[in-house]
Amino acid sequence: MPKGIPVATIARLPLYLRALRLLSDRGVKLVSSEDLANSTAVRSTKLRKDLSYLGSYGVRGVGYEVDYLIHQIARVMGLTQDWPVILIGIGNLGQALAGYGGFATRGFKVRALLDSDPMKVGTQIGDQEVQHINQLEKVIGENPNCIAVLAVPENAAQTICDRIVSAGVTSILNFVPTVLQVPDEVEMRKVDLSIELQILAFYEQRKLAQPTELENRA
Amino acid sequence: MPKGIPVATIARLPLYLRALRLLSDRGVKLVSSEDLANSTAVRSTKLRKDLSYLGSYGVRGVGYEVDYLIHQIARVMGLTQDWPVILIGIGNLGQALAGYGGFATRGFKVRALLDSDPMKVGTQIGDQEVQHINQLEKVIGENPNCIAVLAVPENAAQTICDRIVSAGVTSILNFVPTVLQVPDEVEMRKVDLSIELQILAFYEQRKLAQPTELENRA
DNA sequence: GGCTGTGAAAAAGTTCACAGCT
DNA sequence: AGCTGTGAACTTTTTCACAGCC
Repeated sequence: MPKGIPVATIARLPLYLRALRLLSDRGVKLVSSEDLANSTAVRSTKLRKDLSYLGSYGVRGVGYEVDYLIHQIARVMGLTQDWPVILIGIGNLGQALAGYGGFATRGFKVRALLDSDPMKVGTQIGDQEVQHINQLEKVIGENPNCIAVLAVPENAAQTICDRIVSAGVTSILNFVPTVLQVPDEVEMRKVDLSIELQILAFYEQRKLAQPTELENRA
Repeated sequence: MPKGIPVATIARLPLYLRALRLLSDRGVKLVSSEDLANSTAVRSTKLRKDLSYLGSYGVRGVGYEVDYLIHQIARVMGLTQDWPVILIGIGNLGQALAGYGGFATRGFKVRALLDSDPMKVGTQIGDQEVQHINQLEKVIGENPNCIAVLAVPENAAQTICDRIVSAGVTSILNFVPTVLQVPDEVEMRKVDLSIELQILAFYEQRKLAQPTELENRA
């Protein structure tokens, strides 16, 4: 039980959590692995295996109690508290992120918006005012254990990244299409639209190349 | 050689491609797996294994010819032609995507912007005018083998998705934080900010829980 | 000597098959 | 009977170790 939860499982738990909250909002009290799996595009056996790493929270012959399972997943994921989020780079994407519902999800709170452009500093976005990037270290100091979201221009990215890390941040969500160097103890996740498109292009091309055999695994 | 390339490899090839193009732009002609690996945050042995699935394009004792390797990876990924991209949902995120450099990357061409809001229809974003969503089937018909990028509100997502699929699209990049049901032959990739944040929260929490042992694998 | 290419070993992740509760 | 929990089998991915070529 105190054995580490596989990273693949960790990546799927938020998916289950969302589906469970939807069920809970609809007043559903109990769910089977089969039904939950169907709403998360995962096989029921994989779902059960995943949940088994957290403990034995289901009831055989019955299913899982929705609210209890929500609580357990949230606890394991560290979502029983709110995490401060600092958004760096308020360009097109940064502005969209600042207003994006994803951050409003239970568990996260945007604490600061930072940009280097004097024209943007002072602008109000949502309930936050854009601050100058020279406030970076101060803001990070005021928000221990914050998650930094990087949406700055490519050429500034490594410099800003180094400053974030020096200031003590150990979790970064990187939207910059560059591989940024960080020490091992820093967890960095990368979102790269261009890469996702390229992966889709590969599969699209493959479909065109072999138009007949749709499901060969050879 | 005509054996399938592992999906894990496919997901990394675009990363190598970007690094290689940077080298090429700087006039570098030759690169070793060690150096290329360093700029992509991948181990050199993994990089070589990945490249070996494409064929033997390196020279022992020397390294890989940058431009030749670019060509080979682009060919395998299907990036020697331009893929049409259709962007559906021009909210905050959609607007950011429309202007985002990622789409301008060699290999993709935004062919249409669609939204249901009459206020947005007719607006100019970049070199494209926003069209009404009722043009969806027509636009898809005019752009065979296009990639659809979905950034519509959650409640409209499944309906729009069904229409896209009926119209013949088989590659979708989904920014909507919902699991959308699609037939098996449709390739769907999902980008979900909230899930990425939750994964970071897990690791951040774990660091707080065990502050001393930074690298235990137990 | 230096660097690629690749079988073989190890690790991680998924699926199967069924035991175990209710 | 119904549905969870899980060892075991299988598949995929990563890493290792070193042969092969320049």
